[in-house]
Amino acid sequence: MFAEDLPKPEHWESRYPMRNLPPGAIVTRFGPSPTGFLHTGGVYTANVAKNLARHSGGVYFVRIEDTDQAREVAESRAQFASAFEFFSIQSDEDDETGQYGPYEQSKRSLIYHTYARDLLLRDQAYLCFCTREELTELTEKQQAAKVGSGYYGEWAICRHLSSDEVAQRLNAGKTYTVRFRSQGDESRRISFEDLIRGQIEMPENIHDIVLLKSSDQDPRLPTYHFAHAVDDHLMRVNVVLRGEEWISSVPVHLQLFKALGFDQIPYAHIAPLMKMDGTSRRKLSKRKDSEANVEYYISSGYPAGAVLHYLRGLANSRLAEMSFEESASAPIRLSDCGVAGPIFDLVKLGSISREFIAHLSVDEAFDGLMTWAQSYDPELVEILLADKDLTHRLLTLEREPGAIQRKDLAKWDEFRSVYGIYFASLFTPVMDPADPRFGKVEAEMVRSLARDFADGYQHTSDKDAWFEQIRALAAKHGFAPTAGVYKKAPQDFAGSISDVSNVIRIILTGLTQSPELFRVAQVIGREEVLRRAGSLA
RNA sequence: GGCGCGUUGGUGUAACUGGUUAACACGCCGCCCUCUCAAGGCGGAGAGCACGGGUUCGAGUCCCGUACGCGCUACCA
Repeated sequence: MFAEDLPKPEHWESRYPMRNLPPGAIVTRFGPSPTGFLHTGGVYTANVAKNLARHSGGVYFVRIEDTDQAREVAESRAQFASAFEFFSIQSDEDDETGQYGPYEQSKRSLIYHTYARDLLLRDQAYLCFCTREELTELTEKQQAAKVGSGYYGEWAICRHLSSDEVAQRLNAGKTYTVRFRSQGDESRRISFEDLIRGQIEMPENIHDIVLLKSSDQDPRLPTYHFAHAVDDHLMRVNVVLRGEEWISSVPVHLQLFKALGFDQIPYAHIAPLMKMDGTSRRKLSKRKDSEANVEYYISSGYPAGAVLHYLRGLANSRLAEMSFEESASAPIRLSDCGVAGPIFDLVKLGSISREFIAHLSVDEAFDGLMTWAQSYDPELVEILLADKDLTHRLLTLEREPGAIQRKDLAKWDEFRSVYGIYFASLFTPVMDPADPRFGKVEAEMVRSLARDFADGYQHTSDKDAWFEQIRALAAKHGFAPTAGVYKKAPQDFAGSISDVSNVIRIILTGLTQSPELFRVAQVIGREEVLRRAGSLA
């Protein structure tokens, strides 16, 4: 049933000694299961876990929870690795550097077997030969009888098997699982203190849950519950941070710890990220919401720092009010975590991200953009490098002391649409004076404005002098010199100076909304200004 | 069905162990600035704390019930 040389519990106990850490140091773990992409909620929780360890002088590690061989997705591990790096939630320990590995549950089967055998020997567990069909049948019977479903008490057929009956089935080659023999009594209640929610009280568990899955699989793996008890104990975790969906299982876990002779580990059940759906809220869903997949942020180019800042603020609102630098180094407190799931809002993330990109230095912005583009827009890399000077200039302009922060870039994939106008190769000149973008200004007027603008064009770096040209242009064609003047007597003018500005704007940028024209001209340079104006003149 | 968790303006939160007209940020609206859009400055609307009881001199804050949402009730995690 088990390997001849299967170690005893004492072996593992001494192999994984208590960690030598300063008092108060917190050891946390993040346990993603490789059944698909990494969930945003995972990054959220892992971030809190790592923060707790960091600020207490403790340890944070990642343990891959791959005990469900059937649902495993091959690419998961690779995606996890790159996502962990992107969001700075890499493990402090791994199979090479850590003393508490292996860090993948599928490689720890011997350890689980040790403890399963130990429970079996002490009659705290038993073999169950029920097939899936029999279990389904059992559930149906229980529903018909209107009693709680599950494998427990008198309904737990194999719990009451004699040793002869067990031997007989074993000899017949029947497959089996190892089940926990629950000593629970439904009428008794247990209570525990959750680090986030305080005291929680619940009835004892009576279910004989499965500890080790079916014997027809190799390696034979544990269920989450059993692995949690064994691993978190042996890996010397001292705060179990996990999603609130586990609260209901705490009675099972507490029983397991007791049966195994382990000390209880404090729990912190964190509320899941929610999504506003119409007027109601629901859990951020892998199936319905693209933003539930961390790949979304990476591929569209949100800076990790912005996403992490948002996530931190969701966990502890105190941090949301801080600057990026402050919040990045501030401790997250479990007691400050909300008990209701926070709404994850892309609009809010967008505004944080705009703020974040705007506050980046020129070099940081350039690096961030290039790093993203190398993976997701190689063509843009070429364009940026071909005109590195221009790229640098326009990133600088936005960040010069005294410059006005535009904050119109939330993620790098917006670069083309926001900054594309500055690159000759990305800009399509407007050729038709009757183009709808010119709005109510007549084609003839558009043409003469373009011509006159190009004719006397002075490429000065003095902002007022530069714009004076537009004023002169407006005056020459009968437009009001300021919007205010036009407002007072619209009948006296062909239009407002804003109409003239907009014509020039469209000629220079092709856009109806743009940064101020002076700046556009400065960035693209004299030649390009004339080239663009020339296409219509 | 059972068990558990939750519910403060549109959103996220705050309000020390119950004690003045429930605070802050974002969003929204308006004004100013202004060549457009942003940004920025100024001002404004918006919750009486899911609902109903109770305890108390006094309750988002304690107790009970109801509603609604969410989770668990798998050899998924």
